[in-house]
Amino acid sequence: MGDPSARHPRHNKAEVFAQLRYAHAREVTEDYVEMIADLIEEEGEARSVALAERFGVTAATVNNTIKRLERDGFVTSRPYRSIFLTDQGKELAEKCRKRHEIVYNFLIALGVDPAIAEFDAEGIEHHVSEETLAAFSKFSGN
Amino acid sequence: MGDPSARHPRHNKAEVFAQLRYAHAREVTEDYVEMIADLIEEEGEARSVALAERFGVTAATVNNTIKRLERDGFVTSRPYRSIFLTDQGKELAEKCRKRHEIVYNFLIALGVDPAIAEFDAEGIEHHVSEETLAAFSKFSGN
DNA sequence: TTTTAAAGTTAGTCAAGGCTAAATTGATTT
DNA sequence: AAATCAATTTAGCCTTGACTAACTTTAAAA
Ligand SMILES: [Mn+2]
Ligand SMILES: [Mn+2]
Ligand SMILES: [Mn+2]
Ligand SMILES: [Mn+2]
Repeated sequence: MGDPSARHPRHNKAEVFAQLRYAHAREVTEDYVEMIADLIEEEGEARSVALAERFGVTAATVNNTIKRLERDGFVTSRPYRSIFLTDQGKELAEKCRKRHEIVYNFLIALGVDPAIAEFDAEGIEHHVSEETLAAFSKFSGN
Repeated sequence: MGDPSARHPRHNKAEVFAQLRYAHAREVTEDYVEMIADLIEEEGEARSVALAERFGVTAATVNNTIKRLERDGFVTSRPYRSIFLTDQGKELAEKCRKRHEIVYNFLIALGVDPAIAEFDAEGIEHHVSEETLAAFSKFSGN
């Protein structure tokens, strides 16, 4: 009866899911650098107590995450002092800030309620490709 | 100098992130029940070897996940046999299938390339509220 | 019917990202 | 200067979701 791929389509979904797993691994990193940049701008410095409050997690969790971000080159920190973004961290934060804004504005332009848009944008932002982001941007009239 | 919340806005982002963490905890479950339903429809049964191939993970990983889904009441399975959805699993699969389709069609309607839309929809689907989904649906003309 | 190959299971390991409880440090009051 | 309080760190625990390697079962071929 010939090639099985003739009977059943190839279904190379595996690559889609591999990319999805990669996106998930980056989500926390992206939200942290973005939040650290916000805190530095709004309050002059990023303290872990503020990160814990805004993310709704414990101080211990923030500590772990900051260590990982430091290991990965996104932040620097010294014990009992505030947290700083590296150049790499600043770059990622800026990229994420713009992307977040585009996604949020797009949802608003679509007619979604601002409170709902705030929730959904926080998740969607990590899963939009450059192409989709451009389409969002175009739709909301830049 | 008065109430600090007068100087700095309240920033109750914590709830947004709590919901985001919840969405993440459900993602694998949602993708599995959806894929199991697809396999049953396309191939008559859902075998773990097919799940492993489509998700691009090992057989051991599928086994772990199926045990969790069983524990949570979404599937039933017996050793060395294929996997079945419970009523609860079927219900979730159907909801996810529809949602996935709406997200995908919406991206296509927006002008996103089908291959890119396939990638992005796989991630975005887990982060769209009912309200946003309705807006997507309306935009693509149901 | 025996042998072999494919599918599935089990055991053990790891990292991420959460938690609590306890210890430590730094900053503010007294 | 000492005491206190808030912030931070550390230690230990848990679940999810990934892996490899080894084993068992089932199905297919010889
Ligand atoms: Mn996600
Ligand atoms: Mn986010
Ligand atoms: Mn998905
Ligand atoms: Mn899906």
